[in-house]
Amino acid sequence: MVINKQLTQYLWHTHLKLWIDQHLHSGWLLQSAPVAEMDDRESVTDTQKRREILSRRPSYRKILNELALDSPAVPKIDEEQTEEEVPVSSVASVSAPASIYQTSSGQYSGYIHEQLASTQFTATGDMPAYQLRSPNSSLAQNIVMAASPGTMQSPSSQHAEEITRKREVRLMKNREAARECRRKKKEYVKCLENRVAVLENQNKTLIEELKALKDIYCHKAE
DNA sequence: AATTAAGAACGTCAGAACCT
DNA sequence: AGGTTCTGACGTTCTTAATT
Repeated sequence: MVINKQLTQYLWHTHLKLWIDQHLHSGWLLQSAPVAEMDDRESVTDTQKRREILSRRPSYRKILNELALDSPAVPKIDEEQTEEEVPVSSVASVSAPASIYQTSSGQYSGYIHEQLASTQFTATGDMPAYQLRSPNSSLAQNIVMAASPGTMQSPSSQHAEEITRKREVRLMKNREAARECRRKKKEYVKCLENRVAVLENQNKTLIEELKALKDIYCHKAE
């Protein structure tokens, strides 16, 4: 089982490297590098140009799914993956970050829940009420619509209400999507870090091997 | 204890990527 | 082609560790 896990990790890292190499040649990894060097004087057009460059970047979902296609051992991104299930290098020690919702003291931070609580919409007058239940519940479960059925409304106010409701749903979906996107990004970065750790370890081993062979060769030559 | 700076996580917007 | 999803950018809020 341990060997199988290591093999899986190795395949994962190998495919990741192949993908990185491929995209390094195609350009976007290098092109996105100057972004960090921006300063405050940057104009709007610069921002637009930067967006154009960055937009060539494929999604994390696509990257990881492409890898999964090449190697069935690599989990597809659609399959829910917990923090613990993310492949961690067995050779190098890469510290796994604490859970997002956990503080360093080990206590769950109230920050997230307070924010979610503040997102609740109370039913005022004719307005429908939307309520967020829990951070992990599905969207359908998140939305509790409590429109007051008995009230008579003009078509224009109904229309305005519909627009507002659609906007709230869209914002809620996007909020969830952003959260998920950040999670995937963290996962992706972790994979890259693991890859670095594995390569560093391989490099170290090869250097030692070379040194040993040199020693043998020198002794024979004497 | 109060202040501050750095870092993490968030929500929203805009636009690219993807799907049907 | 139009609708949906994903993600970079931006600004805000919160946490934490260091400093006063």
